[in-house]
Amino acid sequence: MNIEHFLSDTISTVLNGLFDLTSKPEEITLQRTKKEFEGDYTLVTFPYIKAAKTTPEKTGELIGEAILKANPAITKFNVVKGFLNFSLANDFWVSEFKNISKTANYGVKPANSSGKQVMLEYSSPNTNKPLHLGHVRNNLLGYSVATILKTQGHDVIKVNLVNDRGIHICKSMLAWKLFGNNETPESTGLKGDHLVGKYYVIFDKEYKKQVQELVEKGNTKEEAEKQAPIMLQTQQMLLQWEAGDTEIIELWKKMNNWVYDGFKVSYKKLGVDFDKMYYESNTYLLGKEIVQEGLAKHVFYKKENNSVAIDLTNEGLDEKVVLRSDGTSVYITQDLGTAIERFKEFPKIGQMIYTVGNEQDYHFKVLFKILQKLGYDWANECYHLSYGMVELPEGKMKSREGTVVDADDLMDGMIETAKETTEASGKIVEFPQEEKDELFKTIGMGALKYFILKVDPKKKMLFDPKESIDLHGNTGPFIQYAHARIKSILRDYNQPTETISIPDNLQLHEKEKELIKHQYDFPKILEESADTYNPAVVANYIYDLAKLFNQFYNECSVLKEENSSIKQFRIKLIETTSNIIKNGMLCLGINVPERM
RNA sequence: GGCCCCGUAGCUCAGCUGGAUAGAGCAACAGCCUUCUAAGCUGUGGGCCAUUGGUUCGAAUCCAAUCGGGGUCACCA
Repeated sequence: MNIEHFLSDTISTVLNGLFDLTSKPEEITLQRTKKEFEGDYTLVTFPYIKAAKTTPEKTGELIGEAILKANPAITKFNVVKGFLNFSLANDFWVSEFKNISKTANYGVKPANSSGKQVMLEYSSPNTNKPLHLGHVRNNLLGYSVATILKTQGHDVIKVNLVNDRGIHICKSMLAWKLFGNNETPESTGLKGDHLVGKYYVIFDKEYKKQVQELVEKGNTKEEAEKQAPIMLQTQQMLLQWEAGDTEIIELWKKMNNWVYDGFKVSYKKLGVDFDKMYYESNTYLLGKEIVQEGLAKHVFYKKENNSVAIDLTNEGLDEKVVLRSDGTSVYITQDLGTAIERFKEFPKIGQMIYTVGNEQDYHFKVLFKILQKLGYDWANECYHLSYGMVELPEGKMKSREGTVVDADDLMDGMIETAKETTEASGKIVEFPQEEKDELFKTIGMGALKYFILKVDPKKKMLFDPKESIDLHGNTGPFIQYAHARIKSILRDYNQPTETISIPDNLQLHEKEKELIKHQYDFPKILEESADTYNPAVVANYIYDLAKLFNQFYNECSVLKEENSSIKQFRIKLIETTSNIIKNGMLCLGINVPERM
């Protein structure tokens, strides 16, 4: 039973009867009464004063009286200016709570129950450098949205499209060949992705040096950038790669494998995973037939120089080239091909989500528009999950200039901070070493993940590496701590909670009522979060719940309570609280420890 | 310059399908551990919600303009 529907039905009937209106229940907007006022739900009566032909106060009184008679669940009301606050019977909330507490996995729908299949692409790393903070946001966001969509009963296929070929990969390869002295992850003790990243930086240094030399010899900067020998060699290498040159391919495979070994470790630490991997080396030629198809359909046209393009000026976009004059593909060509390929491979997908930074907003607008024009009706189900950059106090991160926050360093640093703080608290001395290590990881990663996911994805966010992420206040560990506390109480309670039966006529404490009301919102929060692809909705909700619990904890002692039915009720109440906290945190990919 | 996104406490962020006195955390200050975990709780100070106009009974929220910040406008990816 949904309380809001129940109420708006009554209200709409009452309104229509009183003022000769034809309002429908779904048009009634009810809101939770603000904490400072008495009541559970509030109806704003301003919209009805015209029909009532009287003052807002009087209108409120009229509606209030009528509602009191019409719905026995409503016990009293009060009017403040144009706000009609009414209270629901105490046992109404108690019975709602009973439903919440006995619904297994409250708010989470059974797996695959919606029948909708969603493909979600995220991560999409390049194999020429290790992951950095920007990737971390991408990975956490993608994984979290996938999990939240699963709570709505969707069948989610998580995919990763690895950018494993191209000029930037050749840069690392060439630099290693020239200056690498046969270094390997084994010989250096470096993580594979870091080793390859090292040579990407070396390439850039050497390149800049060569450009500088050419400029000093009298070339313009532009000429120098084109003529630098190391750049020419790189381009040559890319051609050899495309021609399938055995030696180059072997080098490419060897170095990519180092990177994959490294990524594997980072992904595991991040707690993300994929159902299917795509590699651009396999997909980069896709899409050329589509261009021919589009030409035949007159969606595309050939330009004088033989390149193929589409005119999107009528859509407020520009002309976009989809095939170069030499017949090779551009970025969007393979994106077209890949999308079509995926829908062929998984005919049941009802939605395709791309988790990609907002610097590509325009690209995806164009991509979806072209798919639409080509007549693929699923183009309307494609969605660009766009997120803002992570900025440092000095501004944007740049891989080549070394102004990046490395993902592995960041994670290790967080775990180390968690370790120091946890050990300093002295609460875990008797924990077995294994549990300690696990706990440091859980807390450190929880702090990092929550820090990133609590902010609205579409907004850019600021990260200051000099100030380590907080462990107090609105943070992951705060929520984890609330959960651990509840678990601790439940352990001390020492009796099975399944058998607890709660009397209907229980008199609720103010904080208990707040907790129930907040719990009641959880399914709606999950839905909203899924609809908007915004994990921050869940994050901020869970924080509020944990905060409420802490206040409750401070005001009402649970185990010391004399009255046994109140005591049992409270046990049950905090148990559901911990379940919701756990479910919510899992949506964010954050684990919650049993004790800390 | 065209288009897109953002501007809320000193800092990091909520609130944005219009509603009551704009909320948290951090930082500062003052309290609370003989009581189920003080990673906690309570209190104080801190705001022309970028600016101006419009719509409305009512605007942080919607619309327009302006100013600031970012992104993007490749036969790069």
